[in-house]
Amino acid sequence: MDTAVICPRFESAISLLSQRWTGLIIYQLLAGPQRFSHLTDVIGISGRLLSERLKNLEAQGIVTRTVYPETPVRIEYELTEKGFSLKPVMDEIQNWSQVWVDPLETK
Amino acid sequence: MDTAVICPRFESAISLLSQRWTGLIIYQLLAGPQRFSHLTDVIGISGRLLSERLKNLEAQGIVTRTVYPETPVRIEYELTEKGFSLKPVMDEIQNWSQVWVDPLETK
DNA sequence: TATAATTGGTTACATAAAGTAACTAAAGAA
DNA sequence: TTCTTTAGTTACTTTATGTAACCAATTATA
Repeated sequence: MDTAVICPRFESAISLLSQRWTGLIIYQLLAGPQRFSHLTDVIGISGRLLSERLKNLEAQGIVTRTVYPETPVRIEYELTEKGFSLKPVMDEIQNWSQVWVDPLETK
Repeated sequence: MDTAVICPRFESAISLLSQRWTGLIIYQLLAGPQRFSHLTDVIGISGRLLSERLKNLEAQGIVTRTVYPETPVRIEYELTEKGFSLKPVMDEIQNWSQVWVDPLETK
């Protein structure tokens, strides 16, 4: 009769980061607004999945999408305050990786 | 001709956390050594996946497995120093979740 | 007037990962 | 001998991801 459970908010947050690519997208957007094709190039994600992930992040209020009707069209993705406030999380992952990830094993 | 890339160590670290269940397992083990069946109960993961994840975490030096030949057998999983040093990451995820995750949407 | 070029996607299909539930090994207890 | 308990494994289904070709909008070019 053990009723111990994991905090639902924590679970929700970690399920966000547990989705493949999502962490990398947020990390990359910490550097500032970027367009779709730049994200595919830098992250190495396919258009199909990037599109899906960005829609998701937008729906969760983590990213905004802005259309600039130039030629050719320019669309920029940018973190919201909610998204940007994940920076401390990313910083700690960065710190840990510098100490514990063996660069020879990053294949 | 843009050679910008994401730090390979960061990428390696986030790919660890991007694997489903891995973050929750580490978070749960921060509370101390725990046995297999307790982890399945608390986390809500199947034996198949828990087994796979724990083998993986052991291979990466994040978790240790200790057999106590009692009756019935008791096997405990515990974080190594490398694993425990992910605590600041988990703490920041926790912080973020308290501020930004709407408890009504944690379904 | 076609034709091409560029961005930001979508579609269709193959492969890999995760979910589910039944099953097994070991070892002492009844 | 049969039962219980823990810690898994196996076989099978469903979901997620990878890959590559395709499309719409818009302006420049032949």
